[in-house]
Amino acid sequence: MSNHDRPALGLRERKKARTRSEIQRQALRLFREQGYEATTVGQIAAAAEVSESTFFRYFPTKEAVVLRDDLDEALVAAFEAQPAHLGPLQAMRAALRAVFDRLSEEERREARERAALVLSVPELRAAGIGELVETFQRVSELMARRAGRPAHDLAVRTLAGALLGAMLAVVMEIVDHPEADYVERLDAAMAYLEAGLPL
Amino acid sequence: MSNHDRPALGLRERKKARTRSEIQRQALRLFREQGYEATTVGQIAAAAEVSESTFFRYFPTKEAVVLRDDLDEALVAAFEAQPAHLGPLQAMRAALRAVFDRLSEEERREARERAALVLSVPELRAAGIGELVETFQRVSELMARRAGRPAHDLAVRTLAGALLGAMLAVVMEIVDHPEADYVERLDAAMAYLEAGLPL
DNA sequence: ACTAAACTGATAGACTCTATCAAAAGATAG
DNA sequence: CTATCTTTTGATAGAGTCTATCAGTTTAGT
Repeated sequence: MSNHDRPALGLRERKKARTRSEIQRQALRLFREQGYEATTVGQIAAAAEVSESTFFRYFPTKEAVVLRDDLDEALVAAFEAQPAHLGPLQAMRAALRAVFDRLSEEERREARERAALVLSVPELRAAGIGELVETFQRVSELMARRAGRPAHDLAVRTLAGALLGAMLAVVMEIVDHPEADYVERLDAAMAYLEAGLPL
Repeated sequence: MSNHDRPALGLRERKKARTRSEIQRQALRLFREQGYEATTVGQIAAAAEVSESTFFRYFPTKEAVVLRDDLDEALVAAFEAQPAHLGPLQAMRAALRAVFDRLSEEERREARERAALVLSVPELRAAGIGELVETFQRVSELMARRAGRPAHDLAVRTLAGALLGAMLAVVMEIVDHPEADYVERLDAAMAYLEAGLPL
């Protein structure tokens, strides 16, 4: 999404990237204007000037056109890059800060808009949370390794689950208060976890 | 599900209950034998000897025939019934114990089987977690009231999220270790939360 | 029994998604 | 620039979930 990397893509690759982003752009616009389920894949395809088949070549499902993002991937990478002396929670806190600090203002705005859309449409919410849970599985393993415990350890899983829940809470918070600062809220939630959940 | 309540249902009500449970029974059997997506609604309807239309009158979606249960409802009720002097976490712990202790051996077995099915089918997993999140919203409000804080308080939401994550962890644990004791695991996870998530 | 209400099955249709195949466009070599 | 090879595309057909409607049947209330 940023503009630092252009390793001389061929015409074919560039066209693909443009098509993908055009489909996504038109889809989000239509969703915003007409609502998610009132918009058909056919309409999206027509707006992006491709055939319906092509839509499904770029996005496996209608949901994916909203859900697709690279943040999970980036988060896992950032977590692994943290220095070994940090505990699982501290490492995750640092990783989250690293990932979100890297986003441009524009990217944050779009991420927020998508989050709001996902949370407001039941169908999308289910699928979106589902993706979050898959990330949770991976994070759970990474945390276990860092804590020197087996991957199936109940304590580790509970901790990973708590972390997941905290992130979900922040997402909901952000949707309610769009003007609030991302990173600060996320950090506050993590601090609350580290403090041992004082009620 | 239990057999204590029979307030003289009319013939119509009894027939409806029987049809609903027959559809569900046949559906779960077919899912077990052929897999979830290999089974069509038409097959389920035929096995239960009803029309396809009737299937959709009883269950709004194919997913619902697996996901439907009354545990969330019971949990919310049990939480509210806890004595006021308990903190949010303790109250939830007690509520969980109350709900699960009440289940018969048979009911626990079936709940476990369904959990395994839900977690193993991506489509169901997403929808299942989605339901869990809706419960989370309600629990979040109840916890806020009990803690004397506003419903949108970040700490409360984070706590509720952590709780949700812990429950998810236990569900996964149970699927991996079917022989393990439900209530004991759940209680252990809650204790871990109360202890402040020592890593 | 009689009427009103609830329930059912049949049919038609919209929409998401899969599979296949021939046409179009881009890449590569002479 | 042309010929060839590969990738991408659009068109068509089809399966499967789910909605809407409508006539026919079963149950409830009096």
